[in-house]
Amino acid sequence: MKTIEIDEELYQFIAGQTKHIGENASSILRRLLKIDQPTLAKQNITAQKESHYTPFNDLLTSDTFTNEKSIINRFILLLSALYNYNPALFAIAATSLHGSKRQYLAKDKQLLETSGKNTKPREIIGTPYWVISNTNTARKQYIIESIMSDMGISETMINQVTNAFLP
Amino acid sequence: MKTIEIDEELYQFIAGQTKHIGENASSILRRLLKIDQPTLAKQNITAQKESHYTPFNDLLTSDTFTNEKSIINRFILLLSALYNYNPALFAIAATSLHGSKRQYLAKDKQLLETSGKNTKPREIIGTPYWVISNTNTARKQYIIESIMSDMGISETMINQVTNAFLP
DNA sequence: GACGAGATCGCAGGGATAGTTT
DNA sequence: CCAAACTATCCCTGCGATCTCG
Repeated sequence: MKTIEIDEELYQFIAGQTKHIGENASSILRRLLKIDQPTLAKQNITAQKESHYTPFNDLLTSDTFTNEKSIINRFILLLSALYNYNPALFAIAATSLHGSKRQYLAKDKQLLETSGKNTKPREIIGTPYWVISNTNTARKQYIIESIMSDMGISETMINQVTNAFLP
Repeated sequence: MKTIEIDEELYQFIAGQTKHIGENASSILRRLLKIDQPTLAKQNITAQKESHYTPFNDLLTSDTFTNEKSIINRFILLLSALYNYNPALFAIAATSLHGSKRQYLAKDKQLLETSGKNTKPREIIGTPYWVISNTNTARKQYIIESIMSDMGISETMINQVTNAFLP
């Protein structure tokens, strides 16, 4: 048996999940965590049935996106979707992303301009953010992946987006 | 804080879900159970009570640090935190640290440059100090450990920092 | 600062490793 | 002479932004 410390509120929550008198913490937690830890196979089925990444699925299958042949526009559309999916997480990921000299994303167009010699900032529509655009496709892809990963988005979803993004 | 008992296996499972060094059980469980984290205010109060190394814990769990993939930047961030934790102690540790020829830290960039042939001094942002950067990872780690040790920082904390620092 | 997108290529920085000193 | 400690050369990668092409 191991002992762990948890805060009062969480303790109350766990205690409230007791199924029968005298059920121990391990038993409760195992039950609760099982629900959240389905097998890989199950996860995929669930993902297909009802993903909690609905905004991306919607975007990826939308005509606006699929009909959009330019990398840049798909790039902006994706960033916009990411922001709207979770602005707070996006903000964190965005501010911590940079190259050796250039800042890749910021709310301030000027900041991007002054962080390099010819960064060509572009507004991310539907968003207070701007992105650098003077990069090759590989770097645009890296930016997307990096943001998604920092936002804690699943590997599977990232791959899906990557596939849809590339030509 | 409440204490609960769980079996070994479950403990290992939970420990394995750690997202960043020093994350506590409550935080991990809340993430897994999809419960909201307690408010920042609450967390800080607890943190202050629990550890007098708050600045390091803060840094190590900050997004700026955890999202930073380059060794050099993590190195600088740590030194900056160490200085701000206690400038006086840092000063003592810094001036007494050196190799056989090179001075590792100084307030004066030039001093570092002239103490070796290609030391590549880097400014420690938020600090009047500079560090040598032309070293391998092992030496950077040694510099961090050495400074912390000289500053009288606990073994446990040093280990925690080391873990967070290395790739 | 006004054509825009992005591939290509050159340069800089990071740090492993070969080499030197103690 | 060997080992350990330390240095800094130099290779390699990652990044920037010029330049080409639509």
